[in-house]
Amino acid sequence: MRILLMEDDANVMETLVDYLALAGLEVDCAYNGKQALTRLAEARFDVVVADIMMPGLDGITAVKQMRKQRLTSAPVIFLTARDALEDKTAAFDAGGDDYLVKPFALKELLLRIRALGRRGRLADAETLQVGPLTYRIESEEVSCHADVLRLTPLQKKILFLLMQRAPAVVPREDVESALWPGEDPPRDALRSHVYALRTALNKAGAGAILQTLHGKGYRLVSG
Amino acid sequence: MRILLMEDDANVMETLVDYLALAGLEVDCAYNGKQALTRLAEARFDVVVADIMMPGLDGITAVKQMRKQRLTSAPVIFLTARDALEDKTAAFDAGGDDYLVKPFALKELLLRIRALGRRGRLADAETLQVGPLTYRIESEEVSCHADVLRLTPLQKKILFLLMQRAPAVVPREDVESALWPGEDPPRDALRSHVYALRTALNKAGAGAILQTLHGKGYRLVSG
DNA sequence: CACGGGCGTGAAGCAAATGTGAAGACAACT
DNA sequence: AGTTGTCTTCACATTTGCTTCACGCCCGTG
Repeated sequence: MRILLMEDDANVMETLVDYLALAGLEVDCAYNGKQALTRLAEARFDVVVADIMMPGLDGITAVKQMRKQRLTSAPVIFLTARDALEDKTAAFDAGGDDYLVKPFALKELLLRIRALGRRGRLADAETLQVGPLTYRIESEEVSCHADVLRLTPLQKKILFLLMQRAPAVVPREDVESALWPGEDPPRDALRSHVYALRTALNKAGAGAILQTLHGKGYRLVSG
Repeated sequence: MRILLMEDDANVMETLVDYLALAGLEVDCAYNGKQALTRLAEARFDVVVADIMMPGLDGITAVKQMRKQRLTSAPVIFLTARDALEDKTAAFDAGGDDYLVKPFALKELLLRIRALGRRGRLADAETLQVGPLTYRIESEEVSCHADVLRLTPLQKKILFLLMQRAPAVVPREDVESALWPGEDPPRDALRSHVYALRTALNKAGAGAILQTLHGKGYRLVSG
């Protein structure tokens, strides 16, 4: 199970990482909200653990942004030093799924991570399915009907994004910021990649599944 | 949102039911584990709240049974008087999703119920319905009867506004300020777009559903 | 009833977004 | 050095969708 930790305090971070890693979780670190958003755009996580008080982009704002940009649908556990009910309200409003007040038992964090991670995987399986397409997340393999498609890394990433959010329209800006996090996206690159991806899908017999919505973005349609 | 409460103490039960019902939740009661399993077999619930200490079939055992028999995949929140970590472990092992130690703030229970319920309903596709028209908000797809309509972005936006407020009359100024926020609306553009939209709706067999009220605005009529 | 403004209708023009394909840049590997 | 795979850029064609305009009808008001 893959966890993203947002925590500015290096000591706390080390404690958490050690404990969770020992428990067999794959842990990734972000020392502020901005880093977290970048990591989320790059990789997939099962659970996000976010400290609320952080310099720069705080935990609540970061999670709100994360939900807005739909970087992930993974459940979020907030950590904070304050036990005020208003804080909890804000946390849940931001799209949080759980809330832990410091100091807490490390084991309790682990229990809650496992509970949420378990739930998350009931919903989104290890494989994404849209129409004739299957994306095996672990092996990063894409197949259409039965044939395995041969795609470049960027093409896979684009397809992954679209499949995750199908049949919703994914704005071009979202795709760009996922492919080139923190940078200016190359001028016409995305167009070419989508073109190549569409050609590949067509050749594999997936038909006109990848649609463009003029001025809006892209999407996959199942039927 | 439908909640199932398992709680043996009648006083506590009453407090919980009152508070949650006041918050707009539909609440159903079970005074022991056996009753709960019966209710679960009869109806669908979004969240289950279970007291651990109950005579007869206790909360943990009941939830284990519930999962085993696959009566529901709804998330479970456990309530207990003991803050022991072993209890929490047992609760999460049984397939629980959250854990609250008595005494707790009623509002906190509400927050956690809402957070878990929300997660379950992420999948639901939100749609608007007016007469034969269906607007799928996620995919931005509009269909009439069964056919998907091919509309331009502006046409969709107009239709969305009208469907949201149907069957009310939407003033032309409202539509314009929604389409061109902060700008002077183009002279005759809206007329043309409404015309095109109406033509499209007609061709799709929706009939004269889009009405103009001279000098007032537009509206959709369902019949 | 006449008159003016709002509205329906359809065509045409235009700017921006996208499709398309080839060629260059660059790094990793042989 | 050559090969291969991948990403990026560029130029051109095409499509899309928004706006404008002209004309005539209909509605409400005087």
